[in-house]
Amino acid sequence: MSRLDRSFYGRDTLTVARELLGKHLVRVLPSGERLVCAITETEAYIGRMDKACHAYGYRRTARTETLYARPGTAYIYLIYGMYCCLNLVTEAEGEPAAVLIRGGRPVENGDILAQHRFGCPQAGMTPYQRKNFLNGPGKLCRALALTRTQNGLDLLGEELYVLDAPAPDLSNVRTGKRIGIDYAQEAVDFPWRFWLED
DNA sequence: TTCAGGATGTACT
DNA sequence: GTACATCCTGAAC
Repeated sequence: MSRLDRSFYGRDTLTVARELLGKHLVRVLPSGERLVCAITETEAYIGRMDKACHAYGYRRTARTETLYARPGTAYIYLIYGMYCCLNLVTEAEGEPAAVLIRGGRPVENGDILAQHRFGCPQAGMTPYQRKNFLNGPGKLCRALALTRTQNGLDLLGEELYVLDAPAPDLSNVRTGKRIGIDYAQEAVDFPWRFWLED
C-alpha cells in the first residue's frame, strides 16, 4: 500500500476524518522498529467555526501554531497534565483544522505496543486490558511512543505516516457527537466523530 | 458492568 | 487560579 500524500490531507476536514478510518498509522521508532495500527476512530476539529478547537476563531498561541501548518503535519499536545493526543493537520496551510485520532487496532508489532501500554507482551494482557488496548487518544499515543517531541512532524517523512488501505464497508461506519467537549456550547452537538463498529 | 475520584502540568484568564 | 479533545483504580452492584 502507498503512503497518503499531502493532497489527501489538504481537503475538507470532515472528509479526511471519515476517509482515515481503516487506514494504517505507521510509527517508526528510533530503533528502526515499525509499529502499525489501523485507525478505528476519529474526530474533526475546524478552527474557523468550532468552539471545541484550540484554534477557534483563528486564535493563535504558541500551542496552536502547529494547526496552521501545511496539511499532513502532526499536531500533538499534552492534555490533563499526563497524556498526549495525536492529530493530523488538514485543509490549506493557514486554515487551523485537524483530525484527532481517537482509537486503533494493532496490525504490526502488537507486542511492542503492549509493552509501551502495559509493560508486557500481548499474551500477558488481561481480558480487560485487551478490550481497552488502543481505544482512546491518550492510549494510542502511549502505545506508539508519541509525545510533544513529535509535535510538528511531517507525515510525509520517515518517522510517522499513514498508509492507504481499502475503504471499510460503509455499513460499519458510524457517526456521532464528539467526546469530552461539553464546554463547547453549540459545537457539542456537531456530528464530527467517526468510528468503525468493531 | 458502571461510577466517582484522583493524578498531573501546561495554557491561558 | 481554572480548565482541560484523558485514563486508571477501587468500590458497589
